[in-house]
Order: sequence, then C-alpha cells, then structure tokens
Amino acid sequence: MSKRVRGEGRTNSFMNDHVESSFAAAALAPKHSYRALLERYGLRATRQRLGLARLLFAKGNRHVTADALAAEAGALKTQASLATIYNVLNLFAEVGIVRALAIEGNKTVFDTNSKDHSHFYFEDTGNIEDIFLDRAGIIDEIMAPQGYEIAKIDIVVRLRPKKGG
Amino acid sequence: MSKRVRGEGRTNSFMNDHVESSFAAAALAPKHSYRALLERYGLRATRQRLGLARLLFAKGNRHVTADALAAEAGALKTQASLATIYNVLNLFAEVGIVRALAIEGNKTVFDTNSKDHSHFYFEDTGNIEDIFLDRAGIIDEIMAPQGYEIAKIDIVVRLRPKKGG
DNA sequence: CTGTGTGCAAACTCTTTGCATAAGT
DNA sequence: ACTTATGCAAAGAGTTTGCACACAG
Repeated sequence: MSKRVRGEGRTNSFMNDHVESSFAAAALAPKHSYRALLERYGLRATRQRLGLARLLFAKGNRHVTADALAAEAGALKTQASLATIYNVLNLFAEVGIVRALAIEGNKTVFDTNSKDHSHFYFEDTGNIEDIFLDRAGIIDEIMAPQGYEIAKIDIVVRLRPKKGG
Repeated sequence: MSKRVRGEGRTNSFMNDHVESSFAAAALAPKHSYRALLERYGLRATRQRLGLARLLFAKGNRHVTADALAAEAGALKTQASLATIYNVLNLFAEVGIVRALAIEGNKTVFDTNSKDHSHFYFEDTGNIEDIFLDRAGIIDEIMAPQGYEIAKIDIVVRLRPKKGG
C-alpha cells in the first residue's frame, strides 16, 4: 500500500503505458542492449542497473530474491549494495520489467518472466517453478467489480512431498 | 521453510488427519462450543484461544492480520498479547482451522474460510474479498511432479482502479 | 553542470523466541 | 501435579530511508 521506489521523478508519464515489446525479447538481445531495455522504460542506464538486468535476464527466466541476487552480484564483478538491489528490483517491478510474486512467506520473490503464467511452489525446498496453465477459463469467469480492472492473476500451486511414495 | 509454532507436543498424531467437519460449521455453532472446536483439533482450550476463535468466526468469514486481530481483541475484553496472537494464528493455520493467504506483500493474512476459494485483492485499499471460481478446469490441467501432491492452490486476482472509469 | 542513483548505516515493520509465570486438564 | 500456553521484552529477518558523494546525460 505504500511501497515507494525512490529515484527518478517518474511521476506519471509512462507509469502506465505498458510497453508492448516483451522482455523475453530483451533476454535474447545482445548484452550491450540492456541499455536499450532500460531506456525503453525510461530508466537511466546506470552501471548497477545494467549489471543487475544482465544477471536477471542472461540465464533465461528466473525467480530471485533480493539477497540471492545480491549474493550473485557480489560473487561476480557486478557490484551493487543490497539497498540498491532492492531499489532496482522494486523499480523494475514497478515498470514491469520483472514481476513480484505472491508467495506466502516473508521474502519477496521477483520473476523475470513477464508472460502470463503460474507457479509451482515446493513447500519442502522453497523452490519455485513456472507452469503454463490455460487461464482462459478462469479469466472468463472473473468479473472485476465496478471501477476496477484486473491488474494480474497470480496462481500458485503449492506442492508437498507425497507421503505414500 | 522454518515456521515453527510453539506449544503442544503435537508431533504427528493428527497433524495430517484433516478433520472433515467444516469450520464453517464451527462458525454456526453456539459460542460455548468453540471449546469443542479446539478439542476436535487436539488443542487445549485456553482463554486466549477461545477468545480469538470467537473473534475469528463469530462474524462469518474474515481476512485478518495478526495486529488487526490484536487490536480487536484489545478493544473487546478478549485479552491476548501480540505474541500469543501470532502463535495462535500460526497454530490454527497449521492444523487447518484457518488458512494463511499468499498475498504479495509484507503482512500475513489469515482467512477464516477454509473452503476452496479464491481472492480479489484491491491494490488501492489493500482489501481482500472472497471469490468462488470454478477451479475444476485448472485443477484438471495440473499435473503435480513426481513425488509431490497438491497442498493447495492459491488464486489471487489483483485489482486496480480503472483509469477511465 | 544538474539531477538522479548509489552506498552506507540506521531505522522500521513484522514476526519469532527465551524464560519465568500462569493456567488447563 | 504435570504439562503446555502466555506474556514480556528482546532478538531477528527482510526491507526501506536519510544523507553525502558519485555518476549519467
């Protein structure tokens, strides 16, 4: 209700024009064009943002927490403080480059796959895996209340180890 | 991955026999039988648990956070410390009396409705509302990975105020 | 150059925990 | 009586923020 991301006076200009070109495309793009990706979203191409974007998208779709990303960044030469990582992830989520996941629990998980999809959540390991369900049926069923529109639909299938084998 | 609830040496006896009689029934039951509800789940009927159970179920289905419940409890004569409220809510969730919701964000929300259903989440107000979707189609589509079974399926429809309307 | 992002450390919020006391069966 | 829950206050985890400096455009 009050998650505010600091930086850039991005008041209202493109906050809502959800860029059409998919981020998946970004993943495929040559490294040097992460800069273009950021600029497409109106974000300044700083060293940290470029580095984090590369980490996020270079390996294909991922699910990361802020500190996992921090660890990775630290291990490689991609330098960025934890605070900055939070800021960047929140910023990316806000403009739609990544997606914050609704998984019950403490840590916020960011998903680099922006395409409509759902998730398996493994209760034993904490792992998250994409699944692609046909949501058409569900979507048809849903009637957004007066004055509201559907921002997104999160479907999480929680899995636990089967007892009997 | 490490949420442990303290209290009672409930190691394994009924941890898994998900009592069939619905909690909705509990809601309808006369006040004095919250005691029976607790006992049915093998929980000691303490003053706090009884009071909180009453708060939770007396008004029909609800979505509460720990501190909201604490506030309510404080306002009425139902005395319970915040720590105890957390313990009780976690305990209730563990045995299945209530359900912890996967809503992106910080605070954990507990849902007193145990029946399979989904949720609207109003991004502007933070409100949560039950919706009853036909999940049959979705469920048919899902194949739990080897060795796993579906614990539950959380569907959250996030709503934002419609701009042009 | 000017404005914005970053880093650091401190602040904050939500939740859990250790230990002594109180209460349930 | 014996065991388990409660309360308190303190610790802990995750995330945000204030401010000075660094950097991008």
